[in-house]
Amino acid sequence: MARKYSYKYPMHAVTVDCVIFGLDEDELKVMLIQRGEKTFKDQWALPGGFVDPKESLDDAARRELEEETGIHKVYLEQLYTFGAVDRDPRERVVTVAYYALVKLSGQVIRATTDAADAAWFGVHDCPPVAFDHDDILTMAHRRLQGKVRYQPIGFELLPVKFTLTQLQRMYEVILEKELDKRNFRKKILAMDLLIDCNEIERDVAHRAARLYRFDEPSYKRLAKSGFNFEI
Amino acid sequence: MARKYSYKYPMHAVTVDCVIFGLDEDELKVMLIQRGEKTFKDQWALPGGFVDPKESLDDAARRELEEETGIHKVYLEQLYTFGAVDRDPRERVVTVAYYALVKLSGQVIRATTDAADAAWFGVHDCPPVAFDHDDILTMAHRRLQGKVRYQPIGFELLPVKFTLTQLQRMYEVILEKELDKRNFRKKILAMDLLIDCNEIERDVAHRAARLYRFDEPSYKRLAKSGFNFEI
DNA sequence: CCAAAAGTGTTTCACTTACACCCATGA
DNA sequence: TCATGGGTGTAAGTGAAACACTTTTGG
Repeated sequence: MARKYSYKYPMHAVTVDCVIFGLDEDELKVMLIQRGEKTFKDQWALPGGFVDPKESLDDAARRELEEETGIHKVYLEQLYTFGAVDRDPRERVVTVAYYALVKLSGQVIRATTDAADAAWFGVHDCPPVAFDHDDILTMAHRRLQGKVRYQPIGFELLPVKFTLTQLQRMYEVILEKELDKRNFRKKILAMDLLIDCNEIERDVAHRAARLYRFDEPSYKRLAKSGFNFEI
Repeated sequence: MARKYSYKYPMHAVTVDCVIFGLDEDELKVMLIQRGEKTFKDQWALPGGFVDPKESLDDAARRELEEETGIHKVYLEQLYTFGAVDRDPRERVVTVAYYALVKLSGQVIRATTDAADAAWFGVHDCPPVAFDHDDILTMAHRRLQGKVRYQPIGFELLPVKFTLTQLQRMYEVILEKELDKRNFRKKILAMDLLIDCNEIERDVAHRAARLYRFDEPSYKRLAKSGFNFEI
């Protein structure tokens, strides 16, 4: 590999890697891609790639997400930057990790460009992954579990209109513990953050549930005046 | 500035910057250095510098901290990575920001190498700072306010032995709100995380308070079995 | 003996938890 | 009519918040 230090400063390869979470009924999933490039070829890994000097880190993460999986317009947040010297066997690469929350319903997942394949895996059921991606996955999962309790980001995993049972399931799946139905409903409805759509779900073989949607403007207003969301 | 892309990938300058918090009786302070280098010369800025390809990001942060301020062996945690394209007017520089908590008592602060001067400023009383360091300062302050409530990191700002009043003041200063003395003492003592040193403070013109220290091993044990610290 | 901060309990209120049955719907 | 999940209220317990006076010490 060609190398020449023609810079005033030491220079680094910088990548972004994304942990993409999706909720599949009652399992939390992450998307992995099968690498097409020769290093770690055919191994599963997080989607990601090199940052271009002309784009911000956030832009790079969104671009890679779209390029490698077709996913776009999702909740995306920086997770942590991994900079161990030998985390990439080829050379020193610093990676800025992100995590994304996607609504599984209505996302078309495709494997493109560098990726030979893309697939969803249960968070506790991932194949071995390349580089230090296992550390990234673990940290992302922990961050999600922590953040979901005091920020209403969980809605990003659900369809726009959802039932209270779906909402509760989402929390149960992420937090990995059961919640009491009556207490959950009392609490979430008391927050005044859900709008009753005055619609019911369709095509279910039992009493159809009411549909709600998250009232984001209302949340922002409340948050400003000191309201604390908490599950 | 010389430039030549002799790499397989686009390469980036990567720096680390540190927000150093200290507690000065009843004000939360941050340390800034006056830049000696020509870009933003004489302006105040966060201590920091370029990452060497042969060191991890954490190592780089500790090295810069020591080199520029003489501070070492402190609590240090990665904050966020700032990667806007034009955050450095010279060229694209990605910076990994850290924050540190230091015990003001017993730290010798010096200005060395690249820094012309180093000084403490109240968090709400900082001079204009170079680059996007104001954003970094703001985020660090918010992170500290958030984290101090559910992780016992505040002790890093106090001497090893401290009084309950000092401890309470620390939380009041960071959280910027008053706490009730009796409730605070009840709560913190009930956690069983403080060891009574069986000593009292010296040279005070009033009744001397008992000294305590933080029982870290005990905290780690409790944390493992699901205990949740919370102020 | 005065100034200054240390130290100490109780009551009230709000919130969390535990818990079980009837209802609506489609098959 | 049965199976399936939807939807609802109350009582007990726990933890948070409010609140004021006495004690100790040095000057």
